[in-house]
Amino acid sequence: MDVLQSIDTNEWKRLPKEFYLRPNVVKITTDLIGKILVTKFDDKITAGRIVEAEAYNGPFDKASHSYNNRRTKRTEVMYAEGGVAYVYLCYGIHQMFNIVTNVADVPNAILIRALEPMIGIQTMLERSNKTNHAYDLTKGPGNVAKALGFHTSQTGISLLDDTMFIADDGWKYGAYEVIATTRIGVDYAAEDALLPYRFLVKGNPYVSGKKLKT
DNA sequence: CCAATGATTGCCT
DNA sequence: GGCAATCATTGGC
Repeated sequence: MDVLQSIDTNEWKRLPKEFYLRPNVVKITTDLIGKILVTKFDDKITAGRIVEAEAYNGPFDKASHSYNNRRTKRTEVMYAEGGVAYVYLCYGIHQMFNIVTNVADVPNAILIRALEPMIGIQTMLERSNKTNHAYDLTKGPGNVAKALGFHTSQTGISLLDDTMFIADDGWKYGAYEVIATTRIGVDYAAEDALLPYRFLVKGNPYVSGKKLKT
């Protein structure tokens, strides 16, 4: 039973374009913790509160696909004006959903790593080929994208679109609930692997990195 | 053209 | 803890 089904999504304010155009991708990442990621694909709404995300500071960040302004067919979308999706395939298996930020030609992005499901859990389960709601439903970037229905073909779509956007319902985590750590899986980035660009809600069971059941 | 590999996950021992 | 899956992208030749 979806106990949160009575949520009134009309109370949610869609984040405006200016939110994404700001210059500091790390600040934007912290602001995204507690916001709600929403998709409406195939007439099915799914939504979850963002509880973990990582900043990728484009040109100056060895962990970023756009380090040193590297420009390829795949990274081209990172150079778009902020507020669009960057979805890419990782390990040939997993879709990774990112948010492009900053003004045009400054290739910053934010990887969404974990959500707390709020709406459409049944749809998330079907997309994920799972039968029971466990914390791993939206734990880790690959699982987030799978549950919300993201695909690489959606790269470049605006986050002010009706099919995918981020909303603010007024919820805010306390200052001491959100902590910064180093990012996951970026050991190749030398000294930049040590940057505290991963933000998460301390103790939230959907945050990646620990194996929990039920 | 072609070999190497990854912003990961889940299954196996 | 170890490691296989699986393929688009990347960069070197």
